[in-house]
Amino acid sequence: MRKVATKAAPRLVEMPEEPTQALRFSKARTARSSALRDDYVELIADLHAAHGEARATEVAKRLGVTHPTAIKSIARLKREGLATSRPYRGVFLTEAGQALAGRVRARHRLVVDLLLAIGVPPEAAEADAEGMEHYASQTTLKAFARFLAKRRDA
Amino acid sequence: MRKVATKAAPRLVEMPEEPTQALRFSKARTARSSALRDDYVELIADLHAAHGEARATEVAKRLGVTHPTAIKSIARLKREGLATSRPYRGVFLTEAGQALAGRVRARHRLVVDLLLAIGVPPEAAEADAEGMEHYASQTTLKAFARFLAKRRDA
DNA sequence: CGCCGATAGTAGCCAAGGCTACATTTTCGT
DNA sequence: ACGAAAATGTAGCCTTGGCTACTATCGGCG
Repeated sequence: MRKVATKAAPRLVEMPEEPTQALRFSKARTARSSALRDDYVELIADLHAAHGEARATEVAKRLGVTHPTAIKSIARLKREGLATSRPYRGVFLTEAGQALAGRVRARHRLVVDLLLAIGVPPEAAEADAEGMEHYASQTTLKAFARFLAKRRDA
Repeated sequence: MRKVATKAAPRLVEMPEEPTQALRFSKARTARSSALRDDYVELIADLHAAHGEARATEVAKRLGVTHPTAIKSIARLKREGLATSRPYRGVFLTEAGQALAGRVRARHRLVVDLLLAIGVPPEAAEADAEGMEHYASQTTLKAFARFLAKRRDA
């Protein structure tokens, strides 16, 4: 199934070695923590593109959380230098925030396109990509792009 | 200001409607909370298969967390009726736990196989699947299976 | 056959990300 | 132009999933 252990008699099933496995899980945990940040940044960028501004309450509604929750998360973005906000005047992305938003959006599109190419129905593709995109490594994204390019040629 | 018009004229970009989008994000959040549970259950099952037992400390090592963290999470599994444990004697899955483990393992394999079929290198496929699998809906998994079946025929 | 190291479990702290309840600004309709 | 409703922001609490530090048990060996 996976990889042969260097040592010691596995009884029934092969398992990855501990360090490898632990690393995978930690990576997944880290991704989990940046996922929210990515979602906020992407959404704020989208709202600016669509409406010319991004209000905390609108962000909250879109994310399906209460507005205090959104405000707290936006405060974290500000701490991290990704956004600024003026009270009662909306939220704005910094340079860094916009750059991140661009990357996130490209990744999202790529994952959705791949799912569609595989034959996932559009509604499910959009919904599932929302979660999956945060875990796709550069390597995987490149493979996705290659696959889609090949598809397009054919 | 926020409502441009009841329905009309997005300025630059189209966005999904609020309820749809909020639903997607909530679903992603829910998936996030079951992800950990799935990881534990799957790992405990694997350890039983490989070594005939699953000790809390071993689980901790594999997941890359400290053992108190693992014990706390295992306590949650017990609360949810997925596992039992006898002090100093290891952790055991209940019927429900084993059923869940089976489903999780099948899903994991399916996602990995799909990534491999797309051309993702094995190491990345394993690692990324660890995160992505938790967000693939039934619909998407079915599409994956169809895609792989078609592949195999050709 | 008892002691001590390794393994298991407990207590208590922290940050993140939810929520509700309350306070403050803005904006809009007379 | 002013007062009330809607929008925004703040405070404080809860749960989860981490951690470290401490306690308790087990089991092997001298």
